[in-house]
Amino acid sequence: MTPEQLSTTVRDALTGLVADGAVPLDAADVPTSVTVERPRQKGHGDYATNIALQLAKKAGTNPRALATLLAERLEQDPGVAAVEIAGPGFLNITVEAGAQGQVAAQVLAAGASYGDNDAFAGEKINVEFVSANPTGPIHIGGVRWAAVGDALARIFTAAGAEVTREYYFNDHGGQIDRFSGSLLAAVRERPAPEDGYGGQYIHDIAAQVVAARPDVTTLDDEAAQEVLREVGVDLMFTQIKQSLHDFGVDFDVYFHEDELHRSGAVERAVTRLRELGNVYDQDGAVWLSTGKFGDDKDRVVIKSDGEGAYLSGDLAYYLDKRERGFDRCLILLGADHHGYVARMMAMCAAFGDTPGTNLEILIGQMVNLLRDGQPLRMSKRAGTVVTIDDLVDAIGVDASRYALARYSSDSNIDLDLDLWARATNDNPVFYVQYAHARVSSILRNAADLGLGPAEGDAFDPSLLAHEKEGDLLRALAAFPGVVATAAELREPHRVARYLEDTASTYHKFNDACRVLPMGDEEPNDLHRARLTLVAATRQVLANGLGLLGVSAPERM
RNA sequence: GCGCCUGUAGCUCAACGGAUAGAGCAUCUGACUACGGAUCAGAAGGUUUGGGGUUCGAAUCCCUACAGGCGCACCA
Repeated sequence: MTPEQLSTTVRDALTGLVADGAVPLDAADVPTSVTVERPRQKGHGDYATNIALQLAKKAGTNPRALATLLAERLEQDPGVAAVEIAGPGFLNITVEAGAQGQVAAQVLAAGASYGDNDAFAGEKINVEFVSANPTGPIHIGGVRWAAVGDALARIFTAAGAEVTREYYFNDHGGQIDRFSGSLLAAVRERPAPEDGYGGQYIHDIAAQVVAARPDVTTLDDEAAQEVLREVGVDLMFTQIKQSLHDFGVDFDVYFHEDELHRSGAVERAVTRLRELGNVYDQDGAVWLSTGKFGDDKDRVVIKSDGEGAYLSGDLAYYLDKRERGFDRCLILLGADHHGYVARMMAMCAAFGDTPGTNLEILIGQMVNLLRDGQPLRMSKRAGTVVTIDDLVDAIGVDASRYALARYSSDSNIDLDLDLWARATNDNPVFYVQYAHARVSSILRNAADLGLGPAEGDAFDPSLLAHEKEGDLLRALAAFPGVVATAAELREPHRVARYLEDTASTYHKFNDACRVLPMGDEEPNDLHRARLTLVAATRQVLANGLGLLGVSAPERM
């Protein structure tokens, strides 16, 4: 019995009461899904629902009276052991051990797909994230979105959506000139331009271009810079993709801004908006009427020099995504870009779309790194930026991804590099991975004894009646709901917190319940039932870590 | 000045309007001749930044003050 199944049971009981006329409610007043949660407090049953509190007023009765009626119905259900009415009208439900134990078998039957749900079934979702400029390596800010965005994409997939991961290369405009100008300076052994990019990577890229195209040293500045631009940007792309790949993140689409300008997509998008009456000419420039869609003011789309403003690429890009059939376009941006949200939403509305549905922008706050308790000061000019590769070198891919995905994106985070590099249990990723390794070890030992999880009729779920077994079963049963909630709220950190909680619940079980036979003891059905529970735990931990893109090691 | 995010235990952070606000670390006290002690049991630690409001019920929603982060281009 999972919380979802119990929720349905409660709803059916409620519907029954309404149908019998025992409660003066319309069938329409019965919520489509009844909230069932795990109470914080021991003694409040296995699950609790506040449905009586929510509906009492509408039903013209008091919560406890409604709860009493519901309790009588619910107790008829074979999976329900007891129902108690508590406090102002909570229903505290205790589930039969057999019904609860069945969860372990459900987990094993579902395997790697346990946790999958249909919260976003049939939806086509485009998730754009990182999208760092190809003028340098991905720095720490971008890495957060690599971890969070990829986890979110995995979570949406588990929730039934068809997901496309997308990276938008801003390879158009002045920054590319500054980038190639910086490369040129490096080749000519001149100091970096005032508005250019510094750092060792500029020299590395420049040297690589020279190796591939020795003629740049003999060409004049203008021609040399053109070669450096073309080859240098390409090398930068390759390096960024490689870093992301090493981080475990591979995009389905790498979209080039430059392509939008060259293909005429920008003109098409502007024409479309003009037809919709949302574009006008003024002072030699072309403006989008973002002001009437909630933005502070109108924005320039085509500059008076005829060049497209940055927004023009976004117009065309958004239109392109919609034309590719994405009903939901999500973009993850850092807080340093949140000023851009209003005009993007206005742009969406200007196309006649629905902001918040067709276009959704998730803003994440900044990341600070600490070493020895001191913040790492970063400067792009000085080239003392912490890159994705630096982070991986310092604490590894698993710790990086986990650390960046474990906090709410709304919070600024301070990552202590010393802590995340540590192999102790104050490091949450090790705590969770350790639980998985420990579980794997028991399953290995069982296999050595010729034992495996009980399956089919050989599995007696009612044997899993110990308090700690119940706790663990309820934790496993909660997983699909956690995944669905993480998808609905776009909050991957819920998966990490869930894993920590489940790992802890497992360790407590492990401490209280012996799984394998001791000494010459004959294996019995309880041993086998517990092995089923342990195997199910391994599966859930592995599935959850998988959603975060973190490995689930069998040994550490 | 305006806008967005944040403010919860000594520290790092949880808690889709629900019951006595939870974890980990740090502190203190216990448990290793059996499945991985990278673990577990227990203690202590809080006016959820302050002040109003909304309701059966507020850390959560609204208003306000304060504090911190980030933004407010015909740059990208």
